[in-house]
Amino acid sequence: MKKGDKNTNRSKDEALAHLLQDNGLKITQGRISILEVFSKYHKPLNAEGVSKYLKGNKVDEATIYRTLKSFEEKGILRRVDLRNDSVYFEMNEGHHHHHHLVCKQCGDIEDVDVCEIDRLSKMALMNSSKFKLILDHSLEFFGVCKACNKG
Amino acid sequence: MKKGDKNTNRSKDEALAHLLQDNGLKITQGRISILEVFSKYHKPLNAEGVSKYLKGNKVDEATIYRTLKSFEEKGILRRVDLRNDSVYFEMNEGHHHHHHLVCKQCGDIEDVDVCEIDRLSKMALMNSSKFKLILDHSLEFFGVCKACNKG
DNA sequence: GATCAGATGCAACTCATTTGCATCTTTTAA
DNA sequence: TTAAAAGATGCAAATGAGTTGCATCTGATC
Repeated sequence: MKKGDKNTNRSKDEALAHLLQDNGLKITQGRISILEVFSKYHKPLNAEGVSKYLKGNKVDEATIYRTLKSFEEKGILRRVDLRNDSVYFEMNEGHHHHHHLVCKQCGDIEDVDVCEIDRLSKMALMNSSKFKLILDHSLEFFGVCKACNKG
Repeated sequence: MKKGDKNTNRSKDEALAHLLQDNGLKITQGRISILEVFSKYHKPLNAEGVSKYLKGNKVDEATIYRTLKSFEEKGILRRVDLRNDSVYFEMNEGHHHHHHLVCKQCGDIEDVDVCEIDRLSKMALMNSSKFKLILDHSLEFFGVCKACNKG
């Protein structure tokens, strides 16, 4: 472990604790551990996956499910539709779909809302007879990765 | 029932029968009935929904599940991800590529045509290090329909 | 029409997710 | 600082969508 990791971890946990607090959830070791997993692995996980990565910090299955649900309700996690048979979640970091523009000279970074999803949303609304408000969307692509495509 | 409906229904069923035949599936009353449901209601349905609409033409639950699965495998139905707890399907009418608006409150679903998906797919591929082939995608919008938005 | 692969219904089963409940921990308010 | 209240947890039992084994039936093929 590198020098400073301890402090880094502590401040990370403090941030996670605040996240809970800000959402009116009690700060418990289990919740922190679950948030750490999502924060560490940066990928969609289902309850089983969370459990697997919790390793030493075991949390009861029922608690994991309850936690994922409450995190989703609070907007801490967002549900991801991957055509799987179980429900996956990932950290919901503010803007759902965004990329970055980085300045080569000064290093300044700008977030950009992806792919014209906003415009697509507007188009969808314009085409709709029943809706006038879109809160959210899901856009997932399905294909074959290069590794699998070698065969 | 309007004049001509009988013939219309017969020819419709014949078309559905052909659909089965072309996909190497035996033509059975149950399968025709299930296809009729999808063809009539034009909206994503899960096994329960299909069962409900089958009314007189009851088909065993297990058969419905098996049928939905085989229809998906053959490309007759396509799976739709609506953040529901069960799996929804709709007719996969090649030409008519569309997505959905889903009301988060009442669950009502509206089809929307939103094109430019091809371009988004290309963008996604360009941004990907692991993929060079996208076969499919899902794009669904979640909001509140006008009816629910009155409150 | 006989034969056979495939389709169906039924009942039993699986497995992800949920729930009831007693116990424990965090938060709160004194 | 501490006691009470509110909320979180673990465990075990329950739920419910979806699956499977099996005997029976039906559509396709000859």
